Amino acid sequence: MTASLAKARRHKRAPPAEPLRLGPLADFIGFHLRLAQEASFQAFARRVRGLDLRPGRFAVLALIGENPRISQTALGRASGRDKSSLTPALDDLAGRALIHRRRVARDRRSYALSLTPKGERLLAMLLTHARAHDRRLDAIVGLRHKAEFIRTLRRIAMALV
Amino acid sequence: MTASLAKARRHKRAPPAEPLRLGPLADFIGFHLRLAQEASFQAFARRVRGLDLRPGRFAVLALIGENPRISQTALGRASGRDKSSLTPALDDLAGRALIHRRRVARDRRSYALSLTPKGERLLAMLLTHARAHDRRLDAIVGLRHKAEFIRTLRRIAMALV
DNA sequence: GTAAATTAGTTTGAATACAAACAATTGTCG
DNA sequence: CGACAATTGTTTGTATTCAAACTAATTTAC
Repeated sequence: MTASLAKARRHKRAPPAEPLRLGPLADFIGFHLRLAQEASFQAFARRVRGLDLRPGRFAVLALIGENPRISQTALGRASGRDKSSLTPALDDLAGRALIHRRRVARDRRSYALSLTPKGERLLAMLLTHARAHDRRLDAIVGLRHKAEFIRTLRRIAMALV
Repeated sequence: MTASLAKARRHKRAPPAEPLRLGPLADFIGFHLRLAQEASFQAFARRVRGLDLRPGRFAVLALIGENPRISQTALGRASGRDKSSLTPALDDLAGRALIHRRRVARDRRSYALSLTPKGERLLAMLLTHARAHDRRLDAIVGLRHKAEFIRTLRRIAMALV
């Protein structure tokens, strides 16, 4: 750690302040929704980097864990993803023995998804990280407003899909 | 429009009600943030389908319009995207004569981005659609809570990046 | 004044997404 | 029963993203 490095780091603080004009975007809910979601997603991705699972798969795993025997279509709706996006994700999860994919006798088109013990263990680990991440979000949103904030987000998701 | 079709449509109403258990996800801000953003994005995408521009490019165009001579790096930060994502997007916009990309004399590494008259016209059209879309969001969020809601989203984006 | 560090933008690679087209299965209705 | 419609999941194509490695230009440090 030389003096030049220390000096360089000291000057590193300059750029963040950006007096950028947002214009009409400043009042658009959709714009800020996108920025906040992207920031939250990236922060969580950095947190679980190195674990055996990427953040996009976390919600899928958690939803299967909460709803054993769920179908892929229902899972897609619950996680806000197209069913065609789930096919490769579930292939991967099944290939790593994190989930079971059983054919349903009454309707042989669909699968009944459930977690394997290995999947449960990984989910438990991910939940620990997810809780820590969300505590950070709680602090930013404020616990007093959290419930109202989530209700508003849910109204948006329900009304627009 | 046969009787069978009418009947089929009548029965189409069943699936939407989904008593799915969210478990721990129910309390995670990040999860609902993702669902709301995805729903908003898709609704806007459907609205501007057929126009000459996809929704991901709209914010880029609007930010350039508000901040002439902006650099690609600053644009990336403002729009929440990595600079490497902007290269192909700006290539496309420049190729369609919607933006100018001029080299800066004082710093020949960077570009000064600005809209062409054609870009301004397209932006104006997109803004009309964006305002209509956001009025829909306003109705869902409630005008009384809109400002507070946006402030919260901005706090998340600022704190986590 | 030159070497080292930093910055702007591009390239490449891997991951992920939606949408439309498709096969297999089930349901509906005459 | 038998044709048509609807649904489940997969395949294919295109678009988009980030991250890391890279080039070129600039700034900093000595």
